[in-house]
Amino acid sequence: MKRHTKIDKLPTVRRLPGYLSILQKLSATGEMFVSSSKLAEKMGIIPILVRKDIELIQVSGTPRIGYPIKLLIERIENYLGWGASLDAVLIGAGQLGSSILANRELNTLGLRIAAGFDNDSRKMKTSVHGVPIYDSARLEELLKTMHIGLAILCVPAVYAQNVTDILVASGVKGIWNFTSARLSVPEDVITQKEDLTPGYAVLSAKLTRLQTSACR
Amino acid sequence: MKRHTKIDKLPTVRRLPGYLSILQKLSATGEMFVSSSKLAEKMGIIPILVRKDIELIQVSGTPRIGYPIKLLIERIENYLGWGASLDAVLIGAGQLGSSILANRELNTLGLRIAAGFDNDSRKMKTSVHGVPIYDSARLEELLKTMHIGLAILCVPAVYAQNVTDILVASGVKGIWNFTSARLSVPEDVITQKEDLTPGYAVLSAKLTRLQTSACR
DNA sequence: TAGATTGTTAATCGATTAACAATC
DNA sequence: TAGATTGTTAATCGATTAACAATC
Repeated sequence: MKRHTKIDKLPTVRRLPGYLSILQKLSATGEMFVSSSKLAEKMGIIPILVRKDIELIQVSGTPRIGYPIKLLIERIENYLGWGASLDAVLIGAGQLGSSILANRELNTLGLRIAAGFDNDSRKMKTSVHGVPIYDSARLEELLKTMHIGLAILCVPAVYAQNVTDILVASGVKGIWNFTSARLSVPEDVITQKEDLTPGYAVLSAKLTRLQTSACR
Repeated sequence: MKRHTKIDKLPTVRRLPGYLSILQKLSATGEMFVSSSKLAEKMGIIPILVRKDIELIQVSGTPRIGYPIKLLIERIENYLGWGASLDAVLIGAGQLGSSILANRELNTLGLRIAAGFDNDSRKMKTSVHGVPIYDSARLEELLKTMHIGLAILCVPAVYAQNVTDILVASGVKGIWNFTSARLSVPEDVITQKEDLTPGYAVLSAKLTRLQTSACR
């Protein structure tokens, strides 16, 4: 009875956007086919890993020729549900929220932010990067009129759970969490947490090791 | 002769900031010891994984009592080189750059941004979140006067390699790359790339699976 | 045909999980 | 002493890598 929203090839799925962006560029230059070794080189990985990844999206290639670019693009977009664009709302139009509104790359990946919400009166009724910003107090009311698949959460951590509860009650099934709060949600709601600290930790650890090893 | 800056317990290192933040909160409430099961619960993982992670930072605990919080904090900070704070510069004070300047969390983790650079004349000579912003043209000149361990790269992707070359020539050994460009650097320079698209792909894939599985 | 590239099957590697003895 | 928790050793699991046959 447990609803399993575990994805079973997580590392592969995480690489899909990288492939997609390379493929779109190749396609724009008129290329029709690409080999696993060429994709591998541009991704900074090895060819066999590319072939394994392509297995997931069920595209077959031709020996000596490679894989059909158009089909790879289509299957990746289909796998990720990026064929039709996804309507999203953004909650918290501060510095971080604004930088996401400004991010063109996410747009090209099928993300369309229909509205923003903020409780700073200076931001309300204005439009940031073409997206209208409404009063957070109207969140529940306006969500009812929109068909929203995803909420992007950029509020201060202390409000995160509170806003999440409203989103969940309004039927939002996906929450992209940019706050430091861990959210509790029903099992049929999917959350994805973004956090800079793991990457910063890896960078710091490497830098520390580099310095000490250079000292000998 | 190869200089290896590979970190061998990457998943563990990525979890260290999570532990650190929990431990600092516990320490602030006056707690002296914590068990692996308590840490595990707050991290959303299982206790044995916590004990394995603690192995890396070489803290030993006491049966029935747990691990000494102060020592855990000290060893994590030491492992990551976060004891002394790290001087950084930020290149590109646009929306994204400003949101990093505004991020208090990174400050508490030992990151101190000494200066920002931008070539938008409106931003120069002003101060964003207490950090002075200089003309990008003065990057090379000013880097010579500073002792910089890390550069945070938030410029448009097309300028990324160009700026990187300047940074490398100025002796910067760590680059935190928020652009979509893949950077080429000498082997003694460490880069860490941040990218929202893998997380977005995972979220999208799960949402797509959820919807289709709910339809039956 | 020759040779490059795919695709399959097996091996390796590392991370997570399990089992349980040691310890306070 | 009893029982909770650590720490060690082994098992499992999944991702990556290797080897090589199949194919165009």
